[in-house]
Amino acid sequence: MVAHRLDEIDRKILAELQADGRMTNVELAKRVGISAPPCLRRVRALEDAGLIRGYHAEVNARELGFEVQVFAMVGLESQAEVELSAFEARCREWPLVRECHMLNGEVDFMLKCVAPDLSSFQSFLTGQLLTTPNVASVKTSLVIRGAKDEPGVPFDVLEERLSRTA
Amino acid sequence: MVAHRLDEIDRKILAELQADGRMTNVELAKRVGISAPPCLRRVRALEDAGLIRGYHAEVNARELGFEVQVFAMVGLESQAEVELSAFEARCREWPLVRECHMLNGEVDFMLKCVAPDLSSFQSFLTGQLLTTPNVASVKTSLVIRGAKDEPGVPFDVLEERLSRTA
DNA sequence: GTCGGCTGCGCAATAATCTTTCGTACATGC
DNA sequence: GCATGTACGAAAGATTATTGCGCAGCCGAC
Repeated sequence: MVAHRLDEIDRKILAELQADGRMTNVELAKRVGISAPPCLRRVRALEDAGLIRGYHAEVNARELGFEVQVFAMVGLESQAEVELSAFEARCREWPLVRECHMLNGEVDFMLKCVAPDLSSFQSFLTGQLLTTPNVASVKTSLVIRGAKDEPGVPFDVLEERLSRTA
Repeated sequence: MVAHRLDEIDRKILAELQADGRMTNVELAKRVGISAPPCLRRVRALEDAGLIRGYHAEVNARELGFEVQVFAMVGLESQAEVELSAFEARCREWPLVRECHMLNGEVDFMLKCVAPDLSSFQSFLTGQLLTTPNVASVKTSLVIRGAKDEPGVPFDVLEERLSRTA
């Protein structure tokens, strides 16, 4: 990890932009305690270094008509690398699958899916996921309600960790 | 859902801002085919309506020193509402827990966690999660690699769906 | 029909921000 | 001591955000 090459200002920038990605550069500069030009240079550098992958609006899926969220745990027949990659490629094609993570343990993949309603998801499940070659088992769990949803990184933990190292 | 009250321009705006949350308003206006002022008014309206919840920079967790990502499936002793809320509140306190979803089925909660390394996660697991009152069982799965990670909503599905309804 | 009233667009102007340029300060190494 | 590299901050011009205003289209009411 390259976190050591970042000073406190860089980490503050990342934390602020993670919390509010549309913050103006002048506001950001004010918050991290430097003037606008070097602040913008740092942001560009963080983007170029790949530490900032992009910026996204967080939309209200439920209000937009995606009322169903499902975790699907998928087991494959063969775990050969070719098969794993093939399944991942499929997941990237399916719009209802928003996340696909390869896991250790008995389950091979964890999928997070969204759908307009249960029947839409069912038809995806039976018509697409379950009919995919090499898929051995799928266990699904409906999300009843969400209690916390903050993708990203806890910068306070990072700060604490670095201060201990230093 | 209020998606019906949105016209095609609004949905395009949402799709564009989900893909690039820092797009300038003039660029956004150009892409959706209207001039800047009404475009900005629409964005503000979408924000006020809660359809846009916020904007966030997507950071590279691994490069920042969070090399471990874990799904934890938690079962509780009691599923009384008080207990469920209490557990959710705990999850909101724990910085390593980034997501907490209540599920149907045998598992009560699905947690997505990050940690700097395995031992950090282990100490969280044994020192915090497993010692929490009312926690009956925790099954964890390490993320080996990520194949897709696009939180949000597939707007192409939404469009298709609305065109069928209309 | 046509007369308000409503909604939403676009133009124009101003305010704010972004972005580049340039000069300076500080630390490092020779 | 002095060159060198790095990063800051002030200033200025370009771009963008934001507001105010006039206009067109689209209903209901009469």
